[in-house]
Amino acid sequence: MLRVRFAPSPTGYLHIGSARTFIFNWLYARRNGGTMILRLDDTDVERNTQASIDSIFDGLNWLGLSWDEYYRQSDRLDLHRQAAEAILAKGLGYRDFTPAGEAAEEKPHDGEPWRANPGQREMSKEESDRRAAAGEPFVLRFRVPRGEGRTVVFKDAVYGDQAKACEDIEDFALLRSNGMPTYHLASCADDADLRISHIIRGQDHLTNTFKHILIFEALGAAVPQFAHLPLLIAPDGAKLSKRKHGPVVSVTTYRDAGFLPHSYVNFLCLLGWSPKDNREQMTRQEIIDIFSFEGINRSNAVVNFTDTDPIDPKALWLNSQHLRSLPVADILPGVTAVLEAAGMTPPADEAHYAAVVDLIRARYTTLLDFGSKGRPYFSDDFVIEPAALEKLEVPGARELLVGLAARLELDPEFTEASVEKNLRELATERGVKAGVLINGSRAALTGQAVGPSAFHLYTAVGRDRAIARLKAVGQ
RNA sequence: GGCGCCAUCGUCUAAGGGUUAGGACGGAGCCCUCUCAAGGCUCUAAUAGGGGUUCGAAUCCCCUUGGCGCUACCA
Repeated sequence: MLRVRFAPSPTGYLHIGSARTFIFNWLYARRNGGTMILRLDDTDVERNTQASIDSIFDGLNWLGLSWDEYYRQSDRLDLHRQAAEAILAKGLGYRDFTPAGEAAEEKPHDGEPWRANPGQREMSKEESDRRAAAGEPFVLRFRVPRGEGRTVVFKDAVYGDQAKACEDIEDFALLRSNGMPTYHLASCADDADLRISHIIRGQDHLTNTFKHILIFEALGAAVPQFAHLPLLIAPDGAKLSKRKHGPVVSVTTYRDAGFLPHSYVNFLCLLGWSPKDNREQMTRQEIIDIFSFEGINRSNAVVNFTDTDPIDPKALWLNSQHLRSLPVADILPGVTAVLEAAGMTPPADEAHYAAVVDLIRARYTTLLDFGSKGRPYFSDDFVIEPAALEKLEVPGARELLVGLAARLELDPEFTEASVEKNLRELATERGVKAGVLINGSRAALTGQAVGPSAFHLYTAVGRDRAIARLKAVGQ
Protein backbone atom coordinates (compact mmCIF):
# COMPACT_ATOMS: atom_id res chain seq x y z
CA MET A 1 0.00 0.00 0.00
CA LEU A 2 1.59 3.23 -1.14
CA ARG A 3 1.16 6.07 1.33
CA VAL A 4 2.87 9.44 1.19
CA ARG A 5 2.55 12.53 3.32
CA PHE A 6 3.16 16.25 3.22
CA ALA A 7 3.97 17.45 6.72
CA PRO A 8 4.36 21.22 7.00
CA SER A 9 4.87 22.98 10.29
CA PRO A 10 2.36 25.83 10.46
CA THR A 11 4.81 28.59 11.32
CA GLY A 12 4.34 30.80 8.26
CA TYR A 13 2.34 31.22 5.05
CA LEU A 14 2.54 28.43 2.45
CA HIS A 15 6.02 28.61 0.96
CA ILE A 16 6.49 27.79 -2.73
CA GLY A 17 9.09 25.18 -1.79
CA SER A 18 6.54 23.52 0.47
CA ALA A 19 3.95 23.68 -2.27
CA ARG A 20 6.37 21.93 -4.59
CA THR A 21 7.04 19.23 -2.01
CA PHE A 22 3.29 18.69 -1.73
CA ILE A 23 3.02 18.48 -5.50
CA PHE A 24 5.73 15.87 -5.85
CA ASN A 25 4.17 13.75 -3.12
CA TRP A 26 0.77 14.21 -4.70
CA LEU A 27 2.04 13.31 -8.17
CA TYR A 28 3.68 10.17 -6.86
CA ALA A 29 0.50 9.14 -5.07
CA ARG A 30 -1.77 9.91 -8.01
CA ARG A 31 0.61 8.25 -10.45
CA ASN A 32 0.76 5.03 -8.46
CA GLY A 33 -2.70 4.84 -6.95
CA GLY A 34 -1.44 5.75 -3.49
CA THR A 35 -2.86 7.71 -0.59
CA MET A 36 -1.96 11.35 -0.04
CA ILE A 37 -1.84 12.46 3.56
CA LEU A 38 -1.72 16.01 4.88
CA ARG A 39 -0.26 16.15 8.36
CA LEU A 40 0.30 19.34 10.28
CA ASP A 41 3.54 19.00 12.21
CA ASP A 42 2.55 21.41 14.92
CA THR A 43 4.55 20.29 17.93
CA ASP A 44 6.32 23.64 18.23
CA VAL A 45 3.46 25.26 20.10
CA GLU A 46 5.04 28.69 20.44
CA ARG A 47 5.57 29.21 16.72
CA ASN A 48 2.32 27.80 15.37
CA THR A 49 -0.34 30.20 14.16
CA GLN A 50 -3.88 29.82 12.90
CA ALA A 51 -3.05 32.26 10.11
CA SER A 52 -0.41 29.86 8.93
CA ILE A 53 -2.80 26.92 8.94
CA ASP A 54 -5.29 28.99 6.95
CA SER A 55 -2.57 29.93 4.50
CA ILE A 56 -1.66 26.29 3.92
CA PHE A 57 -5.27 25.35 3.20
CA ASP A 58 -5.86 28.43 1.04
CA GLY A 59 -2.76 27.82 -1.01
CA LEU A 60 -3.40 24.14 -1.54
CA ASN A 61 -7.04 24.76 -2.41
CA TRP A 62 -6.11 27.46 -4.87
CA LEU A 63 -3.63 25.13 -6.58
CA GLY A 64 -6.38 22.54 -6.85
CA LEU A 65 -4.45 19.97 -4.84
CA SER A 66 -6.30 17.44 -2.74
CA TRP A 67 -5.45 14.96 -0.01
CA ASP A 68 -7.09 11.79 1.23
CA GLU A 69 -6.36 11.86 4.96
CA TYR A 70 -5.65 14.67 7.39
CA TYR A 71 -3.95 14.66 10.80
CA ARG A 72 -2.52 17.07 13.32
CA GLN A 73 0.47 16.03 15.35
CA SER A 74 -0.81 17.93 18.34
CA ASP A 75 -3.69 15.43 18.50
CA ARG A 76 -1.26 12.56 18.65
CA LEU A 77 1.00 13.45 21.55
CA ASP A 78 0.15 10.26 23.42
CA LEU A 79 1.46 8.22 20.53
CA HIS A 80 4.71 10.18 20.54
CA ARG A 81 5.18 9.77 24.28
CA GLN A 82 4.49 6.06 24.06
CA ALA A 83 7.10 5.80 21.34
CA ALA A 84 9.59 7.67 23.51
CA GLU A 85 8.85 5.44 26.48
CA ALA A 86 9.28 2.33 24.36
CA ILE A 87 12.67 3.52 23.21
CA LEU A 88 13.71 4.32 26.77
CA ALA A 89 12.44 0.95 28.00
CA LYS A 90 14.48 -0.86 25.38
CA GLY A 91 17.58 0.94 26.59
CA LEU A 92 17.89 2.70 23.23
CA GLY A 93 17.34 6.09 24.80
CA TYR A 94 18.44 7.76 28.00
CA ARG A 95 17.60 10.75 30.16
CA ASP A 96 19.93 13.71 30.03
CA PHE A 97 19.60 15.93 33.10
CA THR A 98 21.97 18.59 31.87
CA PRO A 99 20.23 21.94 32.37
CA ALA A 100 19.03 23.53 29.13
CA GLY A 101 21.50 25.82 27.44
CA GLU A 102 24.48 24.65 29.45
CA ALA A 103 25.78 22.01 27.08
CA ALA A 104 25.46 24.17 23.99
CA GLU A 105 28.06 26.62 25.24
CA GLU A 106 30.55 23.85 25.77
CA LYS A 107 30.17 22.68 22.20
CA PRO A 108 33.57 23.01 20.58
CA HIS A 109 33.52 24.35 17.05
CA ASP A 110 37.05 23.55 16.12
CA GLY A 111 37.89 20.48 18.15
CA GLU A 112 35.99 17.25 18.58
CA PRO A 113 32.35 17.51 17.54
CA TRP A 114 29.74 17.14 20.28
CA ARG A 115 28.24 13.68 20.61
CA ALA A 116 26.66 13.59 24.07
CA ASN A 117 26.73 15.41 27.37
CA PRO A 118 29.28 13.94 29.76
CA GLY A 119 28.10 11.48 32.39
CA GLN A 120 24.48 11.27 31.18
CA ARG A 121 24.68 8.39 28.78
CA GLU A 122 26.46 6.22 31.31
CA MET A 123 24.12 6.99 34.22
CA SER A 124 22.67 3.93 35.92
CA LYS A 125 19.02 3.12 35.37
CA GLU A 126 18.44 3.40 39.11
CA GLU A 127 19.84 6.91 39.36
CA SER A 128 18.05 8.01 36.20
CA ASP A 129 14.71 6.66 37.43
CA ARG A 130 15.20 8.16 40.86
CA ARG A 131 16.00 11.64 39.56
CA ALA A 132 13.11 11.52 37.11
CA ALA A 133 10.74 10.40 39.86
CA ALA A 134 11.99 13.31 41.97
CA GLY A 135 10.76 15.65 39.27
CA GLU A 136 14.14 16.72 37.92
CA PRO A 137 13.70 17.92 34.32
CA PHE A 138 15.47 16.00 31.60
CA VAL A 139 15.66 15.66 27.84
CA LEU A 140 15.33 12.18 26.45
CA ARG A 141 18.12 11.38 24.01
CA PHE A 142 18.65 8.60 21.55
CA ARG A 143 21.51 6.29 22.49
CA VAL A 144 23.34 6.23 19.17
CA PRO A 145 25.47 3.04 18.91
CA ARG A 146 29.10 3.71 19.85
CA GLY A 147 32.23 1.68 19.38
CA GLU A 148 30.56 -0.86 17.13
CA GLY A 149 31.80 0.61 13.89
CA ARG A 150 28.21 0.68 12.72
CA THR A 151 27.17 2.63 9.64
CA VAL A 152 23.58 3.58 8.83
CA VAL A 153 22.80 3.08 5.16
CA PHE A 154 19.86 3.65 2.86
CA LYS A 155 19.19 4.12 -0.80
CA ASP A 156 17.61 7.41 -1.66
CA ALA A 157 15.39 7.34 -4.74
CA VAL A 158 16.97 10.59 -5.94
CA TYR A 159 20.42 10.79 -4.36
CA GLY A 160 21.34 7.11 -4.48
CA ASP A 161 23.26 5.15 -1.85
CA GLN A 162 23.79 7.04 1.38
CA ALA A 163 25.90 6.05 4.34
CA LYS A 164 26.90 7.67 7.60
CA ALA A 165 28.97 6.29 10.46
CA CYS A 166 27.18 6.27 13.81
CA GLU A 167 30.31 7.84 15.28
CA ASP A 168 29.37 10.95 13.29
CA ILE A 169 25.82 11.11 14.64
CA GLU A 170 25.25 12.88 17.95
CA ASP A 171 22.87 11.66 20.63
CA PHE A 172 19.93 13.70 19.37
CA ALA A 173 16.90 14.63 21.45
CA LEU A 174 13.62 12.73 21.36
CA LEU A 175 11.71 14.52 24.10
CA ARG A 176 12.23 18.05 25.32
CA SER A 177 12.43 18.85 29.00
CA ASN A 178 8.86 20.17 28.80
CA GLY A 179 7.74 16.71 27.75
CA MET A 180 7.00 17.65 24.14
CA PRO A 181 8.40 15.43 21.41
CA THR A 182 11.01 16.81 19.06
CA TYR A 183 10.43 16.92 15.34
CA HIS A 184 12.51 13.77 14.81
CA LEU A 185 10.53 11.65 17.25
CA ALA A 186 7.08 12.98 16.38
CA SER A 187 7.70 12.70 12.68
CA CYS A 188 8.99 9.13 12.82
CA ALA A 189 6.39 7.92 15.31
CA ASP A 190 3.65 9.33 13.08
CA ASP A 191 5.18 8.04 9.89
CA ALA A 192 5.38 4.58 11.45
CA ASP A 193 1.86 4.73 12.84
CA LEU A 194 0.39 6.07 9.60
CA ARG A 195 2.32 3.40 7.70
CA ILE A 196 3.94 5.93 5.39
CA SER A 197 5.67 3.97 2.64
CA HIS A 198 7.56 6.78 0.91
CA ILE A 199 8.93 9.90 2.51
CA ILE A 200 9.34 12.59 -0.13
CA ARG A 201 10.74 15.79 1.32
CA GLY A 202 13.35 18.51 0.92
CA GLN A 203 17.02 17.71 0.68
CA ASP A 204 17.60 19.64 3.89
CA HIS A 205 16.45 16.45 5.59
CA LEU A 206 18.92 14.19 3.83
CA THR A 207 21.30 13.99 6.76
CA ASN A 208 18.44 13.80 9.25
CA THR A 209 17.40 10.58 7.58
CA PHE A 210 20.16 8.62 9.33
CA LYS A 211 18.68 9.62 12.67
CA HIS A 212 15.22 8.77 11.45
CA ILE A 213 16.26 5.30 10.38
CA LEU A 214 17.70 4.75 13.85
CA ILE A 215 14.32 5.76 15.32
CA PHE A 216 12.31 3.54 12.98
CA GLU A 217 14.52 0.61 13.90
CA ALA A 218 14.24 1.36 17.60
CA LEU A 219 10.47 1.45 17.21
CA GLY A 220 10.56 -1.89 15.45
CA ALA A 221 8.87 -0.24 12.46
CA ALA A 222 9.49 -0.82 8.80
CA VAL A 223 11.84 1.80 7.34
CA PRO A 224 10.08 3.72 4.54
CA GLN A 225 11.60 4.50 1.17
CA PHE A 226 13.12 7.95 0.92
CA ALA A 227 13.22 10.44 -1.91
CA HIS A 228 14.82 13.80 -1.24
CA LEU A 229 14.15 16.79 -3.39
CA PRO A 230 16.62 19.48 -4.41
CA LEU A 231 15.91 22.81 -2.75
CA LEU A 232 14.49 25.95 -4.29
CA ILE A 233 16.94 28.79 -3.87
CA ALA A 234 17.19 32.50 -4.69
CA PRO A 235 19.40 33.92 -7.46
CA ASP A 236 21.99 34.81 -4.82
CA GLY A 237 22.23 31.14 -3.90
CA ALA A 238 20.57 31.57 -0.53
CA LYS A 239 17.62 29.61 0.70
CA LEU A 240 14.37 31.42 -0.08
CA SER A 241 13.17 33.34 2.93
CA LYS A 242 10.44 35.88 3.41
CA ARG A 243 12.63 38.20 5.43
CA LYS A 244 15.29 38.31 2.76
CA HIS A 245 13.39 37.75 -0.49
CA GLY A 246 9.92 39.04 0.21
CA PRO A 247 6.73 37.96 -1.52
CA VAL A 248 8.37 35.64 -4.07
CA VAL A 249 8.35 32.85 -1.50
CA SER A 250 4.62 32.93 -0.89
CA VAL A 251 2.13 31.01 -3.00
CA THR A 252 -0.45 33.77 -2.59
CA THR A 253 1.79 36.16 -4.53
CA TYR A 254 1.25 34.13 -7.68
CA ARG A 255 -2.45 33.78 -7.07
CA ASP A 256 -2.71 37.54 -6.62
CA ALA A 257 -0.58 38.14 -9.71
CA GLY A 258 -3.23 36.44 -11.83
CA PHE A 259 -1.66 33.04 -12.34
CA LEU A 260 -3.72 30.09 -13.41
CA PRO A 261 -3.43 27.49 -10.63
CA HIS A 262 -2.34 24.73 -12.93
CA SER A 263 0.23 26.80 -14.77
CA TYR A 264 1.90 27.52 -11.46
CA VAL A 265 1.85 23.84 -10.58
CA ASN A 266 3.38 23.15 -13.97
CA PHE A 267 6.08 25.74 -13.34
CA LEU A 268 6.92 24.35 -9.91
CA CYS A 269 7.19 20.84 -11.35
CA LEU A 270 9.80 22.03 -13.82
CA LEU A 271 11.99 23.26 -10.99
CA GLY A 272 14.08 20.20 -10.17
CA TRP A 273 12.22 17.70 -12.29
CA SER A 274 12.17 17.03 -16.00
CA PRO A 275 10.09 14.75 -18.20
CA LYS A 276 13.29 14.42 -20.24
CA ASP A 277 11.54 14.78 -23.57
CA ASN A 278 11.72 18.58 -23.87
CA ARG A 279 8.08 19.04 -22.96
CA GLU A 280 7.39 22.05 -20.78
CA GLN A 281 3.73 22.89 -21.01
CA MET A 282 1.79 19.90 -19.76
CA THR A 283 -1.68 19.20 -18.49
CA ARG A 284 -2.11 17.90 -14.99
CA GLN A 285 -2.87 14.44 -16.28
CA GLU A 286 0.19 14.44 -18.51
CA ILE A 287 2.41 15.23 -15.56
CA ILE A 288 0.80 12.54 -13.44
CA ASP A 289 1.27 10.01 -16.22
CA ILE A 290 4.95 10.71 -16.69
CA PHE A 291 6.13 11.58 -13.17
CA SER A 292 8.90 9.50 -11.67
CA PHE A 293 11.82 9.90 -9.28
CA GLU A 294 14.24 9.28 -12.15
CA GLY A 295 13.35 12.68 -13.56
CA ILE A 296 14.27 14.52 -10.37
CA ASN A 297 17.72 16.02 -10.37
CA ARG A 298 20.09 16.55 -7.53
CA SER A 299 21.18 20.15 -7.69
CA ASN A 300 19.21 23.01 -6.19
CA ALA A 301 17.04 25.06 -8.53
CA VAL A 302 17.09 28.84 -8.67
CA VAL A 303 13.81 30.71 -8.80
CA ASN A 304 14.71 33.46 -11.20
CA PHE A 305 13.56 36.83 -9.94
CA THR A 306 14.98 40.30 -9.42
CA ASP A 307 14.40 43.14 -7.00
CA THR A 308 12.25 44.91 -9.54
CA ASP A 309 10.39 41.86 -10.83
CA PRO A 310 9.41 39.22 -8.30
CA ILE A 311 8.06 36.81 -10.92
CA ASP A 312 10.18 34.27 -12.78
CA PRO A 313 9.84 35.10 -16.52
CA LYS A 314 9.43 31.45 -17.34
CA ALA A 315 6.48 31.17 -14.98
CA LEU A 316 4.90 34.08 -16.81
CA TRP A 317 5.51 32.50 -20.18
CA LEU A 318 4.08 29.20 -19.03
CA ASN A 319 1.03 31.02 -17.71
CA SER A 320 0.47 32.73 -21.04
CA GLN A 321 0.74 29.38 -22.78
CA HIS A 322 -1.89 27.79 -20.56
CA LEU A 323 -4.04 30.90 -20.71
CA ARG A 324 -4.35 30.59 -24.47
CA SER A 325 -4.61 26.82 -24.76
CA LEU A 326 -6.87 25.68 -21.94
CA PRO A 327 -10.56 25.21 -22.79
CA VAL A 328 -12.09 28.69 -22.40
CA ALA A 329 -14.58 27.35 -19.90
CA ASP A 330 -11.69 26.46 -17.59
CA ILE A 331 -10.42 30.00 -17.33
CA LEU A 332 -13.78 31.80 -17.26
CA PRO A 333 -14.22 31.60 -13.47
CA GLY A 334 -10.81 33.20 -12.98
CA VAL A 335 -11.60 35.92 -15.50
CA THR A 336 -14.94 36.61 -13.82
CA ALA A 337 -13.24 37.02 -10.46
CA VAL A 338 -10.78 39.50 -11.92
CA LEU A 339 -13.51 41.48 -13.71
CA GLU A 340 -15.61 41.72 -10.58
CA ALA A 341 -12.62 42.78 -8.55
CA ALA A 342 -12.11 45.53 -11.12
CA GLY A 343 -15.72 46.63 -10.76
CA MET A 344 -17.03 45.11 -13.97
CA THR A 345 -19.73 42.59 -14.75
CA PRO A 346 -19.16 39.82 -17.26
CA PRO A 347 -21.58 39.65 -20.22
CA ALA A 348 -24.76 37.80 -19.38
CA ASP A 349 -24.60 35.87 -22.63
CA GLU A 350 -22.28 33.00 -21.71
CA ALA A 351 -21.42 32.13 -25.30
CA HIS A 352 -20.59 35.71 -26.14
CA TYR A 353 -18.51 36.02 -22.97
CA ALA A 354 -16.53 32.93 -23.91
CA ALA A 355 -16.03 34.23 -27.43
CA VAL A 356 -14.66 37.55 -26.19
CA VAL A 357 -12.31 35.91 -23.73
CA ASP A 358 -11.16 33.55 -26.43
CA LEU A 359 -10.47 36.47 -28.75
CA ILE A 360 -8.32 38.47 -26.39
CA ARG A 361 -6.60 35.83 -24.28
CA ALA A 362 -3.89 35.03 -26.80
CA ARG A 363 -2.24 38.39 -26.13
CA TYR A 364 -2.54 38.32 -22.36
CA THR A 365 -0.13 36.76 -19.91
CA THR A 366 -2.07 36.75 -16.65
CA LEU A 367 -5.70 36.89 -15.56
CA LEU A 368 -5.08 40.40 -14.28
CA ASP A 369 -4.78 41.57 -17.89
CA PHE A 370 -8.49 40.97 -18.37
CA GLY A 371 -9.22 43.58 -15.74
CA SER A 372 -6.80 46.14 -17.19
CA LYS A 373 -6.17 45.70 -20.91
CA GLY A 374 -9.49 43.90 -21.21
CA ARG A 375 -11.55 46.78 -19.85
CA PRO A 376 -12.95 48.08 -23.16
CA TYR A 377 -14.38 44.65 -23.89
CA PHE A 378 -16.48 44.55 -20.74
CA SER A 379 -17.14 48.15 -19.83
CA ASP A 380 -17.77 51.56 -21.37
CA ASP A 381 -15.54 53.12 -18.80
CA PHE A 382 -12.12 53.05 -20.40
CA VAL A 383 -9.51 55.56 -21.50
CA ILE A 384 -8.21 56.30 -24.98
CA GLU A 385 -4.50 55.65 -24.94
CA PRO A 386 -2.11 58.17 -26.57
CA ALA A 387 -1.08 55.67 -29.24
CA ALA A 388 -4.75 55.13 -30.14
CA LEU A 389 -5.33 58.85 -30.23
CA GLU A 390 -2.67 59.11 -32.91
CA LYS A 391 -4.64 56.73 -35.11
CA LEU A 392 -7.68 58.96 -34.72
CA GLU A 393 -5.70 62.08 -35.56
CA VAL A 394 -4.88 60.74 -39.00
CA PRO A 395 -6.46 63.34 -41.35
CA GLY A 396 -10.04 62.41 -42.16
CA ALA A 397 -10.08 59.45 -39.83
CA ARG A 398 -12.71 60.73 -37.42
CA GLU A 399 -15.09 61.72 -40.16
CA LEU A 400 -14.61 58.38 -41.90
CA LEU A 401 -15.35 56.47 -38.73
CA VAL A 402 -18.56 58.39 -38.20
CA GLY A 403 -19.42 57.58 -41.79
CA LEU A 404 -18.75 53.94 -41.11
CA ALA A 405 -21.08 54.08 -38.13
CA ALA A 406 -23.85 55.34 -40.40
CA ARG A 407 -23.27 52.47 -42.80
CA LEU A 408 -23.18 49.87 -40.07
CA GLU A 409 -26.47 51.09 -38.67
CA LEU A 410 -27.98 49.97 -41.94
CA ASP A 411 -26.19 46.59 -41.82
CA PRO A 412 -28.76 43.98 -40.77
CA GLU A 413 -26.17 41.23 -40.38
CA PHE A 414 -23.36 42.84 -38.39
CA THR A 415 -21.00 39.89 -38.78
CA GLU A 416 -17.25 40.01 -39.21
CA ALA A 417 -17.70 39.52 -42.94
CA SER A 418 -20.38 42.17 -43.33
CA VAL A 419 -18.47 44.69 -41.27
CA GLU A 420 -15.38 44.08 -43.37
CA LYS A 421 -17.39 44.50 -46.55
CA ASN A 422 -18.84 47.81 -45.37
CA LEU A 423 -15.50 49.08 -44.23
CA ARG A 424 -13.66 48.22 -47.42
CA GLU A 425 -16.41 49.61 -49.61
CA LEU A 426 -16.30 52.88 -47.71
CA ALA A 427 -12.54 53.05 -48.08
CA THR A 428 -12.77 52.45 -51.80
CA GLU A 429 -15.52 55.05 -52.25
CA ARG A 430 -13.51 57.67 -50.40
CA GLY A 431 -10.26 56.64 -52.00
CA VAL A 432 -8.44 56.00 -48.73
CA LYS A 433 -6.47 53.00 -47.57
CA ALA A 434 -8.49 50.49 -45.59
CA GLY A 435 -5.81 50.65 -42.92
CA VAL A 436 -6.98 54.09 -41.84
CA LEU A 437 -10.40 52.68 -41.03
CA ILE A 438 -9.05 49.46 -39.62
CA ASN A 439 -6.62 51.07 -37.22
CA GLY A 440 -9.12 53.80 -36.52
CA SER A 441 -11.76 51.23 -35.66
CA ARG A 442 -9.49 49.58 -33.14
CA ALA A 443 -8.68 52.92 -31.60
CA ALA A 444 -12.34 53.96 -31.45
CA LEU A 445 -13.69 50.65 -30.21
CA THR A 446 -11.08 49.85 -27.59
CA GLY A 447 -9.07 53.01 -27.03
CA GLN A 448 -6.04 50.92 -27.82
CA ALA A 449 -3.69 50.98 -30.78
CA VAL A 450 -2.99 47.29 -30.47
CA GLY A 451 -5.26 44.31 -30.17
CA PRO A 452 -7.14 41.69 -32.11
CA SER A 453 -8.17 41.95 -35.72
CA ALA A 454 -10.42 44.98 -36.13
CA PHE A 455 -13.25 43.00 -37.67
CA HIS A 456 -13.38 40.60 -34.75
CA LEU A 457 -13.53 43.61 -32.50
CA TYR A 458 -16.90 44.67 -33.82
CA THR A 459 -18.66 41.48 -32.88
CA ALA A 460 -16.75 41.28 -29.60
CA VAL A 461 -17.76 44.77 -28.50
CA GLY A 462 -21.27 44.30 -29.91
CA ARG A 463 -23.34 46.28 -32.38
CA ASP A 464 -24.75 49.03 -30.19
CA ARG A 465 -21.55 49.75 -28.33
CA ALA A 466 -19.45 49.62 -31.48
CA ILE A 467 -21.62 52.11 -33.32
CA ALA A 468 -21.81 54.39 -30.32
CA ARG A 469 -18.04 54.37 -29.93
CA LEU A 470 -17.53 55.16 -33.62
CA LYS A 471 -19.90 58.08 -33.37
CA ALA A 472 -18.21 59.27 -30.23
CA VAL A 473 -14.93 59.96 -32.04
CA GLY A 474 -16.72 62.52 -34.17
CA GLN A 475 -17.57 64.76 -31.24
C1' G B 1 35.62 22.91 12.71
C1' G B 2 33.06 17.84 11.76
C1' C B 3 29.81 15.05 8.62
C1' G B 4 26.93 14.90 4.22
C1' C B 5 25.09 16.61 -0.58
C1' C B 6 25.71 19.30 -5.16
C1' A B 7 28.36 21.57 -9.71
C1' U B 8 26.12 21.87 -18.26
C1' C B 9 24.24 28.63 -21.55
C1' G B 10 22.15 34.55 -17.13
C1' U B 11 17.80 30.98 -15.49
C1' C B 12 15.08 25.95 -15.93
C1' U B 13 17.06 21.66 -18.13
C1' A B 14 18.63 17.26 -22.02
C1' A B 15 22.76 14.22 -23.24
C1' G B 16 25.17 9.16 -18.08
C1' G B 17 31.95 6.94 -22.47
C1' G B 18 31.88 8.67 -29.30
C1' U B 19 26.42 14.50 -30.69
C1' U B 20 28.47 20.60 -34.61
C1' A B 21 26.76 19.54 -26.20
C1' G B 22 19.97 19.50 -27.68
C1' G B 23 15.37 22.09 -25.93
C1' A B 24 12.86 26.11 -23.19
C1' C B 25 12.73 31.12 -20.84
C1' G B 26 15.13 35.79 -21.45
C1' G B 27 17.70 39.06 -25.09
C1' A B 28 18.59 40.38 -30.57
C1' G B 29 16.91 39.99 -35.64
C1' C B 30 13.94 38.29 -39.87
C1' C B 31 9.25 36.39 -41.93
C1' C B 32 3.97 36.66 -41.58
C1' U B 33 0.59 40.93 -41.08
C1' C B 34 -4.71 46.03 -40.65
C1' U B 35 -1.83 47.01 -35.25
C1' C B 36 -0.22 44.01 -31.18
C1' A B 37 0.24 39.26 -29.75
C1' A B 38 0.56 34.27 -31.39
C1' G B 39 3.20 31.28 -34.91
C1' G B 40 7.64 30.12 -38.13
C1' C B 41 12.95 30.91 -38.89
C1' U B 42 17.91 32.76 -37.38
C1' C B 43 21.35 34.54 -33.85
C1' U B 44 23.15 35.06 -28.60
C1' A B 45 25.10 31.86 -24.47
C1' A B 46 27.40 26.44 -20.97
C1' U B 47 30.21 21.32 -19.41
C1' A B 48 34.01 25.50 -12.34
C1' G B 49 39.72 24.36 -12.26
C1' G B 50 43.53 20.60 -12.22
C1' G B 51 45.08 15.66 -12.49
C1' G B 52 44.15 10.64 -13.81
C1' U B 53 41.51 6.04 -16.42
C1' U B 54 40.52 5.39 -21.78
C1' C B 55 41.76 5.00 -28.71
C1' G B 56 38.05 8.53 -26.96
C1' A B 57 35.49 12.05 -20.82
C1' A B 58 30.33 16.95 -19.91
C1' U B 59 29.73 11.70 -18.68
C1' C B 60 34.02 7.22 -14.60
C1' C B 61 37.96 8.12 -10.41
C1' C B 62 40.96 11.60 -7.33
C1' C B 63 42.23 16.51 -5.68
C1' U B 64 41.09 21.72 -5.50
C1' U B 65 37.55 25.54 -5.55
C1' G B 66 32.72 27.16 -4.87
C1' G B 67 27.64 26.55 -3.19
C1' C B 68 24.10 24.25 -0.03
C1' G B 69 22.43 21.23 4.16
C1' C B 70 22.91 19.05 9.05
C1' U B 71 25.80 19.68 13.34
C1' A B 72 19.25 22.93 18.77
C1' C B 73 15.44 20.73 24.31
C1' C B 74 13.47 24.51 15.32
C1' A B 75 11.10 21.86 11.74
